[in-house]
Amino acid sequence: MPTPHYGQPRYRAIAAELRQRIESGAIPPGTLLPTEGALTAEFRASRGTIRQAIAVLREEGLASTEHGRGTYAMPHARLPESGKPSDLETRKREVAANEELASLFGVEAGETLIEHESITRRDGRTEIVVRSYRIHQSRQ
Amino acid sequence: MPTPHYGQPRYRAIAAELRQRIESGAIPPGTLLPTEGALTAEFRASRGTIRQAIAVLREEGLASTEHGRGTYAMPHARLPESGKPSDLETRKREVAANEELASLFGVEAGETLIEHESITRRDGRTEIVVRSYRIHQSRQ
DNA sequence: AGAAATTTGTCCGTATGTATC
DNA sequence: AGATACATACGGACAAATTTC
Repeated sequence: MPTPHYGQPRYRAIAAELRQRIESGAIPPGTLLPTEGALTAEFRASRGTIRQAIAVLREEGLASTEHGRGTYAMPHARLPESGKPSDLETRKREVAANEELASLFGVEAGETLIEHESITRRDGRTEIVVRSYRIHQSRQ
Repeated sequence: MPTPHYGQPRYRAIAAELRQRIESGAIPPGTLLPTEGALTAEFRASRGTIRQAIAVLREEGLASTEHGRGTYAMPHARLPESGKPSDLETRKREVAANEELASLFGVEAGETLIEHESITRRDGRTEIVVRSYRIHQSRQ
């Protein structure tokens, strides 16, 4: 097969498709992407090209790969969402920093942190729980 | 040639050598690195491996590549640059489920969970800590 | 505990496209 | 236009980590 990459190269097109699946919630944070072999079959691309596409997502922070295990979708900055994936539940609350978190943020233990939690359920079972922590006030 | 990468993989060893040349001044900032072809000959490695090595340097900010031109050595500012490069640190560990998590997953408290943690730092400060939890056993 | 299967990591060689000199 | 240099893509082989049986 020749190698015509007019406009967008193949690996970027594939990366765009996978990015869309992650950001749309089709592949929830914490779950595994299809294997390189599966993607090779689906997109009819070589493994090298698939790996290049996944590398793009890794650099964007949208995916994380583990040797022998697979590639996980990572929690992404969620924009204001009105329509939700039916099996995703989120909430926000304030928590007091324990020693470990306080040390990470460089604050006193007991300081208030903002916790965001998202719970993904599949077939009625809890599949993944994601929690993020930020400093309360922060200037950003 | 087979593919024995005991200890350090080939591309990382090559990256280390090139990094040393840049930081030592052997390849001054602003000048071009040897071409991929030349490096292929020098290190007796395939072009793909050479490109992998250069990619490492690019991610470190030590090199910058231009299509059709070559790869430039960049001034190595080792000091914390303001802003952009947010640093991401990740780890995985096994934790015992507390009451709350156990209840979410429908297991006994004390059950083993897999925790993924990623810490984003910007300007030397911890910006956000994300933790995901899932059951230890088999996957979806 | 150990073997087999699965999945990602590394490396090679080759061919062709695209940008720069 | 021609030469040079990086970009993209394919296919194959073996290594290493993880999971499954």
